[in-house]
Amino acid sequence: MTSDPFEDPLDEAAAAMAAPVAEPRYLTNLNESQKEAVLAIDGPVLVLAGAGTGKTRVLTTRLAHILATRRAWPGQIMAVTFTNKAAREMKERIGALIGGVVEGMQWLGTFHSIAAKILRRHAELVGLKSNFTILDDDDQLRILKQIIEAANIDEKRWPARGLLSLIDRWKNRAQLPEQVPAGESHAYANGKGAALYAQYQERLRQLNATDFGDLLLHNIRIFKEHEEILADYHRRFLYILVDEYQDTNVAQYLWLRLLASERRNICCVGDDDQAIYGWRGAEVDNILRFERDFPGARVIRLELNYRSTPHILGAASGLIAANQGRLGKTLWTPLNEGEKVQVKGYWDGEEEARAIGEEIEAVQRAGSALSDIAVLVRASFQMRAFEERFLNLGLPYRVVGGPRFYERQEIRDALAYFRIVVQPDDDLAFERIVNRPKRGFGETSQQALHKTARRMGVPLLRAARYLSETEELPGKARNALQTLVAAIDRWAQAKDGLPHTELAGIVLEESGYIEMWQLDKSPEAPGRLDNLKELVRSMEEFENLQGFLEHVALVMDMEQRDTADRVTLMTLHAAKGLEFGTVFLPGWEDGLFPHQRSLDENGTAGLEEERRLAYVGLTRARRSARVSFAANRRTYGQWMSSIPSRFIAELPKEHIEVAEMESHYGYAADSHPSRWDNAAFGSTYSSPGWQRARSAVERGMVKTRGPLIEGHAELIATSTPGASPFARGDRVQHDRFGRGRVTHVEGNKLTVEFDSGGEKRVIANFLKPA
DNA sequence: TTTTCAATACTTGTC
DNA sequence: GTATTGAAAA
Repeated sequence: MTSDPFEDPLDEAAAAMAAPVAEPRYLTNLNESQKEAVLAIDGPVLVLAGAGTGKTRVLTTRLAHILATRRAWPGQIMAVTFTNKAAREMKERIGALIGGVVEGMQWLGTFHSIAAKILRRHAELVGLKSNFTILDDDDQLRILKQIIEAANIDEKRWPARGLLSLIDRWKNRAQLPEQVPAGESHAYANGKGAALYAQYQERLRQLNATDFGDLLLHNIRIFKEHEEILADYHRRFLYILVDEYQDTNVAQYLWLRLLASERRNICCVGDDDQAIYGWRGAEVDNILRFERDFPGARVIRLELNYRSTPHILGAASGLIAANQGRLGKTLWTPLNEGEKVQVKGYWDGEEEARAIGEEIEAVQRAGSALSDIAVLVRASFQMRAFEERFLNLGLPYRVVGGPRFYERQEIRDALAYFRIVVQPDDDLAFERIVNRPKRGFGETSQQALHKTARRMGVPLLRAARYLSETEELPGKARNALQTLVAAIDRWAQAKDGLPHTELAGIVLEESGYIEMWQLDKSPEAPGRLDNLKELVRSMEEFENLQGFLEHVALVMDMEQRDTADRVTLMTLHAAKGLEFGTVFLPGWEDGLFPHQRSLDENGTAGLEEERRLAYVGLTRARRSARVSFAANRRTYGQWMSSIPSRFIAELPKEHIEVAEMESHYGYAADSHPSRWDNAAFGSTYSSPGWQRARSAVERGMVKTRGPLIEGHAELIATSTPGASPFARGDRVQHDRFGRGRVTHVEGNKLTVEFDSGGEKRVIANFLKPA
């Protein structure tokens, strides 16, 4: 390999730099293993970086070190991250390290942005033009719907969403249509899955488009089929760095392996204990097999944690130890003992939110900044209770996550307008805007337009131009089309003569799109107008429309730093990589966390991923972690009683402090927390809470998740979830369909044969006895 | 074309 | 309980 320092002319300088007496300043702040990870420049290296062990610091210092020792120019290093945020941060931190802006780090970015850059250079090799569009999932869905409809498949029974997620999964695993296992193809429309996938791919090619998965897959194909191109990248990339390696999927792994195969100067940083994206296609296996794939790889463990107190670390380590198949790390910290992890039980979700609100105020009074406090939930619906509470208390908070700017309807519409101006062949964009705002160009007319386009074999805009000049359409539709086509032509012509922000404004104005929202009296309309303004404003940073559109496709975030002092409310997933002085971890109840669905769908693997999520949550805390659970929770309008999460039982006793509640509903330390009995919940069955729960169960208002209350099974039996009050043969009355007879009962779903003719599946709630 | 209503879903969510 | 979605009714 080329790692011999004397073969590369650049390394002469490196040798000179490596010799100096004093080590460079950027190394002095590192501990031994960090230093080792920074200095092990040549050959494959896997850095197992436990939570809070300075992973990003190692990564950035390593990069700075390569640059400072002149082993490579900025353009010869590839540094891959998963998110734009991570890429941005890395750029900033390197800049801070070596001083000044990082010029020329053109290969520092997300997997997808780097792959897109490579693909643009060689697009023609996979049948695309270099100006291909990158579709968002809205576009993907629309294409799939068309394909499904054309294939005469009932979209009711086989939703396009389902196919999309299958295709996504296949692409994550780098499976082309012909490689899809027959069994999986069967997961959609009786085995048509793979065929539809093939059609979808063909359609993408026609549209000169890719989806995110394709960016990687096309790269892989090009590398495999064109040795000389791959060799060129081998020559270019002297060093490869990968962040969050435990999150890579198969496609990303293959891509990396191809690029690293020659020089083998690849350094992957990750933590198998923080792999929480299995559901998104990540393969923890990639990190577990690193040494097999790169024989002779150095594995460096970062185990010195600077973030959390020993109790927090002890609790987290004890918890994660329950997982099988770990690479294994022993985190330790030089910090002082600190407080134990607090565990508290509450009566219900509201009480939990109320108490946490108060605790936050107390923590604040004790001198903590609100911005150093976070509430981390498993599922976003849990946020509501906290928002309500915080609003009530006047406690400033911010929610991280939620709908992304570029995913909002009005933004997508506006972008479609811009796309059609820049790219007249963009059928998806045209389709999206042709009748938005309403131009009286309805479904029927659009069908006709599509048919014409297909018949003529031209893009929609072309077909529209043709139809606007002939008599084939009714006058109204024709006029609408005429106006629109003329407008698009006008904008396209003005494109080069005007600053693009101005053009954007004109397009939105003249198309009537702005007006559409101005006339809209729904409460969200003003916000949408603001978003549009913000969109146009954000375009200023770009040179032209094309540049902006590329940015939007690949950089789907618009984060503005928030300097206000507020509590952070977010999901556990969103919290990865962050840290806070005080962290609240509410909702640790079996079924919610670990989430039932995760257990149902992925069994032990699902449970272990949930456990890693719990581990991530705990390790976000520097000084104080506070776990809580509620005995009752309203889910989907239905009260559910629940038991404390099994994860609570897995926390080592010596690191936790179980708080007694002032009311009777506290949680007793020495009972196993999986039972709802005297010991676990206050004094007696006669406590007001128990009475409440009991009567609720009897009234059928409460559904329990299982036989939680031993010896009280009969209580539960009377409230079998989803039971139907009707039996086969019963006469029933439906508001809409009239009278009929029940022919089939399936839980609360009934099949009814109506007197008016026809069988329908109806939910029992919509029926009355007749 | 617009409004209304039945039906459904409902974990996490980058690019 | 509630948000969203799609089809039927107006």
